Amino acid sequence: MRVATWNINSVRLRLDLIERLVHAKHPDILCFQETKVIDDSFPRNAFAAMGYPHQHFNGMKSYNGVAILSRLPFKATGVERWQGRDDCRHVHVTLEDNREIHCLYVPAGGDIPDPVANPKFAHKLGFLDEITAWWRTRNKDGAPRILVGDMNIAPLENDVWSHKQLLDVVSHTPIEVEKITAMLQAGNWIDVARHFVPPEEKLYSWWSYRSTDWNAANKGRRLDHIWVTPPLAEQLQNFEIIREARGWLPKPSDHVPVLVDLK
DNA sequence: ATGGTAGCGTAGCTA
Repeated sequence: MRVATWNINSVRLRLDLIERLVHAKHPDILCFQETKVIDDSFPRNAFAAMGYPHQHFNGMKSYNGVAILSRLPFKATGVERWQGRDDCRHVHVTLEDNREIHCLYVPAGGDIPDPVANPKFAHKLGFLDEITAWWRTRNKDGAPRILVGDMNIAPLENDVWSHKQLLDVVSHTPIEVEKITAMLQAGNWIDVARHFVPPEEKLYSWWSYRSTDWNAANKGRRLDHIWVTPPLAEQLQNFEIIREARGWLPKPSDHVPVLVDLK
C-alpha cells in the first residue's frame, strides 16, 4: 500500500500536477493539505476519474483544507477540530484492515517566533500542545495508525539547509522543535523519513517560492512528515521524497509529495 | 535588515 502526502496549495489549480504524480507513482492513497476549497466545490469527479472513488475531505474558503482520496474503501471517517476553531486542519479514515490514516495541517505560525507579539505563533504552540495530549491518550490503544501532513516544523539540524541561520526562523525554533518532539514521543510515533534516512543526511520537502532558483540555492526545509505507530514498523518497505516535483511546470507547489510503502 | 513569490478573490490575508 502506497500512501502519498502533499501540501498542494490549491487542489483545483494543480489537478494536472496531481495527475502527473498519479501516473508516475500510482499511490493507493493521496493526502492533501491546503486544498483551499469548500466541500461543495471539491473536484470529486476528477479524483474518481483518476481512480480514487473513496473520498473524505474538509475544506473552507481560501485557507487550509485537508483531503484523503483513496482506491481502498473506508469503514469509518472523522474530522477533528483544534483550539476551538473550525480551521479544517485534520481529517482521518479507517481502512477495512483497521489501519487508520490521519491527514494533518499544522498552523504555519506567522513570521515572528514570539507567542506574545504574534497570536499566530501562540496558536501554533497551543495547537501542538492540544494534539500532543490527544495522541498521548489515543495511541495507548495500540492501533495501526499512519499520520501524514504538513507539520510546518523541521525538527532536526539536517531537516533545514542551515541549522544556525534558522534558529530564530519560525519552523525551526527550539520551542517548536521541543513541541513536535513531544508530540512524536507522546504518541510513540516512528518518524518514517528518519527510519530510512540517517540524521546526518539532509532531507527537505519544501523550498520557498521567494527564491530565484530553488534548485541551485537548495535552501529547503523538511516540513512534511509521515509517522506510523509501532505495529506498522515491520510493514515499512520504502520512503521517498519526490524532489523533482518542485520543478513541475507550469505552476509547482512550494511543497513536494512524500510517500511511504507499507506491506 | 530587507524583500523576495504565490493563491484566493478581487483587498488584504495567509503562507
